[in-house]
Amino acid sequence: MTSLAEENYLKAIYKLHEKNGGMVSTSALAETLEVSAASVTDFIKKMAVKKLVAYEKSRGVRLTDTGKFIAISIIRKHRLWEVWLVSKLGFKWDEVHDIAEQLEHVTSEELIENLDKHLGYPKADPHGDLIPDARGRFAKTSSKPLLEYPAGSKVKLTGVENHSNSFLQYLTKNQLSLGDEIMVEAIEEFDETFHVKINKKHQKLLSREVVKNLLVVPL
Amino acid sequence: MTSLAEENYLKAIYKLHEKNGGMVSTSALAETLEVSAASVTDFIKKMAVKKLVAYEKSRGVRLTDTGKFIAISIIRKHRLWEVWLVSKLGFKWDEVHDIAEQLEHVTSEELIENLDKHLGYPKADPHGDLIPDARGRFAKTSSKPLLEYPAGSKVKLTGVENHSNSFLQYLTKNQLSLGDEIMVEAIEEFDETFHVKINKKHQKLLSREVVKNLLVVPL
DNA sequence: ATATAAAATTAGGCTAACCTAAAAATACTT
DNA sequence: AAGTATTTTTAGGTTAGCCTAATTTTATAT
Repeated sequence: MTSLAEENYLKAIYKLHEKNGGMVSTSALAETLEVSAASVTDFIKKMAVKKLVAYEKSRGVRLTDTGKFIAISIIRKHRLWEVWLVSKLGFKWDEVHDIAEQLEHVTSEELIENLDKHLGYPKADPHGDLIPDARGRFAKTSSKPLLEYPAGSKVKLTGVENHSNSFLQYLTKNQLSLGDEIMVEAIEEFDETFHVKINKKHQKLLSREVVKNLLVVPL
Repeated sequence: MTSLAEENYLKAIYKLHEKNGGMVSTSALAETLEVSAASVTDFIKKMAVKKLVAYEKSRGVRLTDTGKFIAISIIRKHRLWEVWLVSKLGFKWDEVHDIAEQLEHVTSEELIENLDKHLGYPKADPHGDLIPDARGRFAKTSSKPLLEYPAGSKVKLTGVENHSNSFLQYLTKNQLSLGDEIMVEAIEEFDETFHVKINKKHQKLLSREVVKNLLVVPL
């Protein structure tokens, strides 16, 4: 069995690898888990004995297949719970993270499969993050930051890169929701501000920082 | 904040007090929590410092008002989750205990209030146990074991005293469900076997052991 | 290539929640 | 009321997961 601490390490290693690639450093883990580097060194050595990670002294860790599968199944649980919290319990998308963080550690395969069914087998969580299937596989997606699209593009908002409450609340306040159609009318050469039209109706100005964090697919 | 261990102690003390009244003994706690008596002594002393229990050396513990409130709110959470598991996720009543045991420790007032609403403010869990309100108050009930009723009584099945899987499965197999009407046609003087009619249709024989564990209200 | 800075590890310690074995307190039996 | 049995407590110890301070290793800059 994997302990709570182990699960959190696995998830953190998985996410840091997603973000930066390659091995995950002790300091990066210490930072995201908010523990000392010494604790991390200690802990990952024990995880290596359990074959959850491959550890190369002073160089970092990577997940083993087992570790990776467990990490993904925690992410699966987290995202399914987030869907539930928003679609069934009426929470807003900026309110669900901490609760899902607790729920994701509940262990019952049957529970998760029944939850998945209850939710209608959703493909993505409320932030547009893909939900892996029970075998740990993710669907492929072609979503990229809106920033990478040229003027004239017509796209659909499918997710957000940044999950901070302030960003989510900014989007809510500005009536931007997943599924919205975004037409790029012009881009300021100077500061990369985007002039867009949302759902063929509202015109808006989006800063570089915003469009960098909006994930979209071509329409 | 109360730790997982503290919550489990509080719940155990609450339930043992319900069952036996008076102070709860070290050995009874050790038994239900499956830890050594020495560990219990140790732990309840710490809980006493935190004012979760009143501890009288060598005599036992009782809950303080704070401890009692926390215990009841854990029971509230447990029962609400059980309702959810059965009514929304399709679990059977003999499958939900262990999962609810994990879910009950998730901390978010808002989550529980939203769950309560989502479930339509249920009054009882799938075993007929009453669900306390957010302020820790239980509705009054007049339910008693069927064993205490004389021949000729007409009652409604509202709960079970015994929550063991084997008993729950026995009831399922014999098509006895909460809400059923039970008419006591006769009682064997010799062994207190009950001759009953269920929902005005099926005749059944229920052993003393069974009727002792069926909670009913008069009709 | 050497000096310095940064990152990682080692060494030694802490706390929460458990344990066993021995001692003390309480309860039971006659 | 005394002696035995049971329950509870005390004493001392373990493990998981964390800590700080000191040391070693790796990276960076001249």
